[in-house]
Amino acid sequence: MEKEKQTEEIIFDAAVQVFEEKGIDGARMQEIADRAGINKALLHYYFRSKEKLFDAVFDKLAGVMFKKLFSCFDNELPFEEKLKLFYQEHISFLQAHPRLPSFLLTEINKHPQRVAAIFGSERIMELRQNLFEQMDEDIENGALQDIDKMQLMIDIIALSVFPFAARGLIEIIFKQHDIDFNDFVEQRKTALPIFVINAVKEK
Amino acid sequence: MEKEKQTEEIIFDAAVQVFEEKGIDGARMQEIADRAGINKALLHYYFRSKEKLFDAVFDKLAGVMFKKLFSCFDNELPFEEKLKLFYQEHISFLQAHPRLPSFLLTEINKHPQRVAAIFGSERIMELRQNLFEQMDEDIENGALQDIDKMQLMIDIIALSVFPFAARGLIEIIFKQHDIDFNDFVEQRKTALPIFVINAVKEK
DNA sequence: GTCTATAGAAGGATAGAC
DNA sequence: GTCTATCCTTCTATAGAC
Repeated sequence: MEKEKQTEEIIFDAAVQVFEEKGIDGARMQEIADRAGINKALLHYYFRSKEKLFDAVFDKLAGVMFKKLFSCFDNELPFEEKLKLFYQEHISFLQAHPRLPSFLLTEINKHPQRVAAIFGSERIMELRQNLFEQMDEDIENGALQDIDKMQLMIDIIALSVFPFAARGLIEIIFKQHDIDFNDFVEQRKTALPIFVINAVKEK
Repeated sequence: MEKEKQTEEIIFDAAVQVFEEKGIDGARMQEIADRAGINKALLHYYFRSKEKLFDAVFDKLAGVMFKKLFSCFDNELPFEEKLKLFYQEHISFLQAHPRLPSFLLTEINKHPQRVAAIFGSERIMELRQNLFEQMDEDIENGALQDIDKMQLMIDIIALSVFPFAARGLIEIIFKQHDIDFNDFVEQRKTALPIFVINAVKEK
């Protein structure tokens, strides 16, 4: 029914908020119900248990995050341009979903098999392979030093994701220096591609 | 008494393990008691409540982490040497305390005031100021580009800490590529200083 | 200081009316 | 499909014996 779909979505969205903020252990079904404007019984009617509701939320968010991560790299631009586009798009994405990194990094241990499934999916495997092949080309044509591709991939992602994963901490430090978090990450959209390119381009 | 001190330490160490692994919400007093080889009542005898026990653990671990972080930079070496020493020492520290980053990043939101106190402490303020002054010198004497010092500080830390914060996720990906996490971070001790220096040194 | 036993509260889940 | 009322388990915390 129309009504059914709507309620389910409202509940799901409320659950996303609460789980992102509190994690599965800290989240309360009562709070999710309150935020959705319904009662606890209805949560169970739609999702059966807290565990299953969490699973649904986790799968959705993990899928969104990882697809975005790799698709930002999915183009035929030369390495330097690819990097510029990546940080632009990826940091914009993180600005729109600032709690996603710490949520996923915290809860991922409870779902190793689910995450493995995502990374083993056709689409993600393909994107990752594309990325690595393009790096190989860039190494061959001399745009890139002959460095460890996995190390570089982690370096690149660390630089965009870490500030969001550590946001709570960073904001405390920034307050003491009168720095605004949003300004800070906004700057990184253009600063990081330069940083990384200097680090790895062939001299 | 001798006995008293000993028991308190045993409980504390057990609490460190369980809180690091499960977080405050996921941790159970029963599990801490079991791991300490005593019963629940004794936990409350020594620490009064779960909350207070957690506070003690959190303060200790946060102190250890942040003091180590800044003290690794506390020397008069030129920038390049400082970086080499930092990554060597800091990654070794993280290898010895692999769960620390994700524990702190997750729980930090529940203790903003406590964390602010640590970062406002004399010792930490002093270490941080030293670090920034040394960066200024390196910029003046031309060893370093004239870049944003806060940005650079976050870049440097992101590169060492992120792999540990994201360890659960990274190990899943590495399994698909037959890469060993420990080998991976070991390599970073020497690779990261080069990476960062290339990124920021004056041409 | 350490234990057993239990109180008391919280939270996930379900029954049953509408 | 949605609500109220309530069950039942789990967990923190304490009382009281040794």
